[in-house]
Amino acid sequence: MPFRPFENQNCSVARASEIFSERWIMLILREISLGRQRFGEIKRNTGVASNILSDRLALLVDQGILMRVDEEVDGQKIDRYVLTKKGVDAQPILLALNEWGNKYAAPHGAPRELFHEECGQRVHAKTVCSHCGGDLKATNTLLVPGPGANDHQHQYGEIRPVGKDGAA
Amino acid sequence: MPFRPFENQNCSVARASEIFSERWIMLILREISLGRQRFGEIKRNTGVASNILSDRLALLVDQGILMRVDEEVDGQKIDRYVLTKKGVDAQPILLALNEWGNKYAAPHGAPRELFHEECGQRVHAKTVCSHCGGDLKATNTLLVPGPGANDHQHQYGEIRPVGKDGAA
DNA sequence: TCGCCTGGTTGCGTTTTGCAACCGACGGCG
DNA sequence: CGCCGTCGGTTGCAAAACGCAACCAGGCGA
Repeated sequence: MPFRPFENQNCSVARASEIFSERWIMLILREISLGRQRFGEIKRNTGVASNILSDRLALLVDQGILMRVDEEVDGQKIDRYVLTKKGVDAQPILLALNEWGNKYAAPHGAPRELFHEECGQRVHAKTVCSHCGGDLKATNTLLVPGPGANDHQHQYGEIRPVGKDGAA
Repeated sequence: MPFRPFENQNCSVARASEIFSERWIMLILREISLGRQRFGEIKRNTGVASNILSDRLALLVDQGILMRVDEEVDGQKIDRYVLTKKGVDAQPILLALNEWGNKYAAPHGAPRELFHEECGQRVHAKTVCSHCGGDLKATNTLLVPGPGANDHQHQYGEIRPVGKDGAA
């Protein structure tokens, strides 16, 4: 299992990237999120090689993101991989990738769109403030040292994410 | 530039993953988002090797996610890499990774938290419906074929992302 | 018993990675 | 001028990861 940590980085993006920034992981999670949860299905739909798929599923189970469920259906032994809560909580990452891809990498239109049952409409996923519900933009958002910050991060202090012009 | 496409996949997650699911890309974007925009800074803060960094920056510029800006500061020639709009629009991915990492991979507390100036509070990034503002959850959301769907996707029809129990 | 499907494992050649060393352009200093 | 440091890389090479193809075991139906 090639779980390669980013050493010496006290950073949640790095921690999450150790898992999610691997070539096949998000495609595997996409399949499972879409209900295609069996080894063969995932293999067919993603095109990943069996050895790699085997390896990645083991990694995701090991990390508590998936659970393996062995079932008996019509006398057939079936293995399914389902999301745990930790896996479900990764869906914002999937949605963010999907939104970006629909916007910038789908010249012939979105392959898949989000449909919100409460609205009854095709919608977009938006990233907002959990407190006031306002849009989170680079211009109104800071990253501040949290309870787990190290000395260097405390010293560096508040950081304003920067936008297009590189200045604010 | 090792940009390895996922062939035969009409999927925005796949398209986005071709770029963002690479070991160093998100860390590089993190640095640039945080205002550390020079080659040496990024190298120091991420620990990436020069050849890889050089390669990835070229890829990101090539993809229109970064712009290279050559400046003269105090008679010093300085190269900075700044986000384009396409790059700024990738910030939800970064925020989603940060949220997940803070929740599941920060046993000693969040290294960095989000501060929303309009609230004056430490907040979380939440993924919501662009139309009604309601939470987007696996249980109230469908993925439906969009204008760019292929025959197979049209045939497959609506898909309900599944949650923890794998059933709904 | 002979396939066939499922869910993998094994071998092996190719590609990518990461470390380290080197490099040219530029500036400052003596 | 000669030396040193910084910036932004390039080059070489060994090790690791990848991907294809072949194989395999267990269960089922015919």
